[in-house]
Amino acid sequence: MLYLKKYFTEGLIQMAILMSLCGMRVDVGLESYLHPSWHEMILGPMSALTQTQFHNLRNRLEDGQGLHPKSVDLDSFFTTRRLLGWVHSLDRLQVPQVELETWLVHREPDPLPMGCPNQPFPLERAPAGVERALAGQPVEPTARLGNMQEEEEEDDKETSFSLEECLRLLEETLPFTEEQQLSDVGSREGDLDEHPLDAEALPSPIISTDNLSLNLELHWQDLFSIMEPENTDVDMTSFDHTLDSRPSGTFLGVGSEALHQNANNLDNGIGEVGQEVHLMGTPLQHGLLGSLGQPEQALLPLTPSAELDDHISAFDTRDTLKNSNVNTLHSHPDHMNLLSEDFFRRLNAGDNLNSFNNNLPDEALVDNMEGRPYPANLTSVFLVDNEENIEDVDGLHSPLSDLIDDEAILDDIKLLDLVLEEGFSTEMAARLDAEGYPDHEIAQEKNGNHSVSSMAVTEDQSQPRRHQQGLEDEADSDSGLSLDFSHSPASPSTSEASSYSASSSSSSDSLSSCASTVGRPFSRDVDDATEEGLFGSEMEVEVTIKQEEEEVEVGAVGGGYPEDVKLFPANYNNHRLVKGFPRLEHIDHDHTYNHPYSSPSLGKMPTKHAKSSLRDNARPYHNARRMSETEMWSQDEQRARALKIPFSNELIVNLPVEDFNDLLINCQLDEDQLTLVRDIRRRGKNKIAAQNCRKRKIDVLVGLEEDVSKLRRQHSRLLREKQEKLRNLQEMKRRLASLYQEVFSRLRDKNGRPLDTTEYLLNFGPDGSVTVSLRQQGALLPGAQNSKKQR
DNA sequence: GCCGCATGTCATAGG
DNA sequence: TACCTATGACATGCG
Repeated sequence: MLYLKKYFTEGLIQMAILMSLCGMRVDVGLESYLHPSWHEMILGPMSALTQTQFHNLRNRLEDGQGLHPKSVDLDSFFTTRRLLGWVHSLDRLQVPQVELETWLVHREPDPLPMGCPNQPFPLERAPAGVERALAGQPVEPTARLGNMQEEEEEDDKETSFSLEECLRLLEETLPFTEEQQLSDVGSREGDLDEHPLDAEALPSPIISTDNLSLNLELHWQDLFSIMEPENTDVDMTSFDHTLDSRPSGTFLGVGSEALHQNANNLDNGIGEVGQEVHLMGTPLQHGLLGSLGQPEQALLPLTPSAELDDHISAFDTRDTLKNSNVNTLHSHPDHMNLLSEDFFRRLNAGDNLNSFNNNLPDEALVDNMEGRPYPANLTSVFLVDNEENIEDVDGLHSPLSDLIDDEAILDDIKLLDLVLEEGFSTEMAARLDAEGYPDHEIAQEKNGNHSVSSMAVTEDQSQPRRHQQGLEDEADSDSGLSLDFSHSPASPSTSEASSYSASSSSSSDSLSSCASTVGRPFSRDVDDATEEGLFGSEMEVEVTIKQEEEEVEVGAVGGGYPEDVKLFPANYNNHRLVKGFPRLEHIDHDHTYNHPYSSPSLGKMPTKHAKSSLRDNARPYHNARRMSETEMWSQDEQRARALKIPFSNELIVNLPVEDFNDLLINCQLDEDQLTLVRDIRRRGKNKIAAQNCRKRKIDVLVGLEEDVSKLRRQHSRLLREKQEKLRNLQEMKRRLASLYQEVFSRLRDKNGRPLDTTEYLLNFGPDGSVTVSLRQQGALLPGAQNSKKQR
């Protein structure tokens, strides 16, 4: 009996110790049952240890007096404090989050002394239901926690825990590892149900009942329903501002922010905080949950003890690891020493920070984006996104990008726009519009050769599509290829034939009016060109004409050049304008009949043939100054002007032979003039022919290259097919050999023995029959007839 | 000065 | 036979 009583008594004592360890006040009056010596022996002089919170890190009292945390006088001390807190709480009525903020402000400047082992106020200020629930909870410490408590008791021989130790203990206790954090990348929100903080993953809570959870959840909901409309400001501005304005408020701020995170994740936050608090200890549990769970509780004078601060620190460290609020932590390096080295290292490591970034809540990201220093990986993330967006363009080369990248096209567009805007849109366009020129007439006039305008009309009538191409084409067609008159270089004959055949009467008219034409063979061109407008190269040449005219003073027959050169913008003489515009650039090298005043070099004696042809009529120009090619006249033009040829070179070149002959006859030219005119015609046609020839040659080369590429592709394809056929053939041979072997293996001689493959062979008949014969004799075995197989 | 390219020109063959 | 076209070859200018 005594044994049982002793056993029961000791069991009660042990239970009281455990309850005390859990933060519950245990007043079982052991003193009345125990002899003082026993009491001393059982509880020892360190009996206060039973009520010492192992998570109490700084056992110092507020007033600074050296009250030992294990002293039994602490009970009365905290009772007094609790009562004072009640009194102080009566004069305040504040919004919870404001209270939180005030709490932070008041705490930091002068950290309260530590060591409130059994600080009861959070518990007592907790809701009654919670308190009852807590008070009535069966104490079910897990083995792990028990071990931890034992360790803590051992460690508590020292006066306090360092935060590092607490963190270390936290990390050892929690199964929440970095890997698990990393595994949470991409699931920062809403996945906390699967978070390692789940009940399965956490150590079993000391106190865990459904009622408690329900009450806590209700309190959380009440809290968040109040805080929700304002929590954003509180969390993101007030807390940050508070933290920034103070040197050492990090963990409170972080903790608050972490609480906010939990507030945003209500469903998960309850479990997390609750379990976390359970793990960390009762004061924190009740302090946080009690105050946060009930708004009015937050009005309590949450005397910010260092104990609570440390709880929050530990809590926040844990939660910070979860939420990876790197920014806030990083903004307060003074408190970095409160973190474990591992965490610190990860915090400063770029690659690890990436994982933190991945875990960053949205608020933190926003915070980072507002200018706070954020990890480089965050930047890299954005950069990657941008690069991917760009890379998308580069990776998949879109036709549009190709088009945009084509500088030549852009230059062409720019130059074309410039030509249209500056060259034609202003003065000439207005002028032509005032003169009532229809579009096709404008296009004709841009050819700059009025003497052939009638034929040009015919040409345009025969090819109306050319007009539909707009002024650009007309301007381009007015290039120095002299194809503007003879049409496409690819089919000069056809175009010429069509135009000239259809315009024979027109040409006849022009011929009939030879007298008048002769009167101004070139000057009229000039006049027409200058008065009615030229484009691009013609304008450029026009200026050159005027300069040449002043210097050489060699006028055409009856020619008089108007001095309205300034009709055209000066930049039309700008050589750079033409650069990058192949068709206009080509004009620079065009020396001949393409336009009335194309300009080969005067001193240029092209070939021996040219020299021979020029010996009679081009010598006067030999003394002319050497000019740039853009300033030069066509040699034949020069010669024609020298010999007073009354036709334009275009007319000479492009007229049908009949009309040309009539022209020569009607104009009564002398021998030199006839020779020159014929040479001009010959060279002009040959020039066009040469251009066409070269174009064809290029086309042929391009076609050959394409053919080569096509043949190479075909060759590669044939090689692949050949290899595939060979592989198939090998496979067929292999299968045939296997089949042969299989068939042969099933054959037996008359004695029932397998046939020797070296002596016999199979013969496959055309009808599908298979016979066995001797290799040497080739005769059928008598007995083998039976083994004849029909395939 | 050399080189490549573009162009003009001549000679010539062929239609 | 005259004319035209195509083309090779050459010369020249330019970048």
